[in-house]
Amino acid sequence: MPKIGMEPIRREALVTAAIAEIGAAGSLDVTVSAISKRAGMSSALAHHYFGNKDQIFLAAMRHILAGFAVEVRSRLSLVEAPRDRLKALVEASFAQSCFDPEVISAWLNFYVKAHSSPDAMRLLRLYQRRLRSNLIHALRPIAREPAALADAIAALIDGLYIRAALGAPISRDPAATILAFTAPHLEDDQ
Amino acid sequence: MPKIGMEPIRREALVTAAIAEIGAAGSLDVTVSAISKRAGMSSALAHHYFGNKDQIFLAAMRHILAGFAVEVRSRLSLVEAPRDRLKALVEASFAQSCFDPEVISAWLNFYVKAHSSPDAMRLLRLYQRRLRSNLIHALRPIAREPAALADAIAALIDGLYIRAALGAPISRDPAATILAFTAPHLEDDQ
DNA sequence: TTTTATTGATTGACGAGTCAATAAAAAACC
DNA sequence: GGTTTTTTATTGACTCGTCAATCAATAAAA
Repeated sequence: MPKIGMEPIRREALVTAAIAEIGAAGSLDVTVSAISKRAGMSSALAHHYFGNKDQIFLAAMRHILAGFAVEVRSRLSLVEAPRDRLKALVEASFAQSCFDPEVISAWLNFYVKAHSSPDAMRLLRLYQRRLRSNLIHALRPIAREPAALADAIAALIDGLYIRAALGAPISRDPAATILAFTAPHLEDDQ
Repeated sequence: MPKIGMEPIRREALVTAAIAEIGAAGSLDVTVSAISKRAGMSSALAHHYFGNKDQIFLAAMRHILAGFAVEVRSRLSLVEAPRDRLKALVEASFAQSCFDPEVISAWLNFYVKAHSSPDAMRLLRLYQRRLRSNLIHALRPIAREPAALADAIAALIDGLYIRAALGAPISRDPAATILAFTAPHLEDDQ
């Protein structure tokens, strides 16, 4: 049966299976066997391609981060004005693709994982820096203290993420909430 | 050596040891042995008093929650005016006792734990409801939409908590940050 | 015949929870 | 008061699962 060129397919399958499994378990307490089974292969094969469990987690995290980056870029490319860029950024954080309960749960778990894994921490910092930089860039023309405001918005995003991850009654439209909360701190017209 | 009345002392020691251990590990991946050792007793004794590991975690969570409740009550008791009450609530969330890295880390881990443990979830909801109710009560006289604003503030608190837990460069004074961003949404004078 | 794909079976470690045994305080009994 | 019994405290040793990681074996491309 060995068809060649299976590696990328297997890796992809394992990564999505890992995210699904983490989402279902609500924690990183998932076995390589469970992931592999969901991905339709033996655990030995998973080890063959990834080496160890942590590498699977890292790859899953990268996958989520990459998905988010795509979401952000695609939305940013459509607008120009600072306020629109801000709106795009906030909305991207709660886009369908990122707001999927499974992904949110995985994300939250990665947050915790980052505490004990330097590699995970590096990835997280990457995301944080990118978001912060994007926010500041959008805010610079319309806010008195772009950096401080960006930090607050980022915290707000993270906070709403947690609530979503916890299955709390989510406010109808988190992005709108954030923007409303931010509005008074913006200057200028349009 | 068996001195009587050891149970409460042992429980207390185990709970604080558990928090310390969780903080050090950055995850709930801590062994009962490690906790017991830190608390100065055998793991068998820990099992004797708590039954199983989850009960230790729950007790630790209750301990943290109780500490927070004390902090809140003591601060609230000193003030009267709505704005002061709001300030007290936000500041309590970042009080020394709650802002201790060890405690924050534990808290974050409990957040995740709540995903898979109904008991942990119940405790978390308790905290959330209390905070929300306190915030709304303080905001009602001075905000147009107390509930919505309370949710935003709660999310902001959680978000800043995460950053603290991740060891991110914490803004000098998170409470002040939150209050500054809340101010424009308040009405009335004093 | 070398490389890639694939897995069942196995190893080895670790860790939660149990148990039987020890010891000292306290309570009950004479 | 002294002896027996019960309760509380405590642990080392052990059981039993689980699971990450390895390996040897099979098979089909190249």
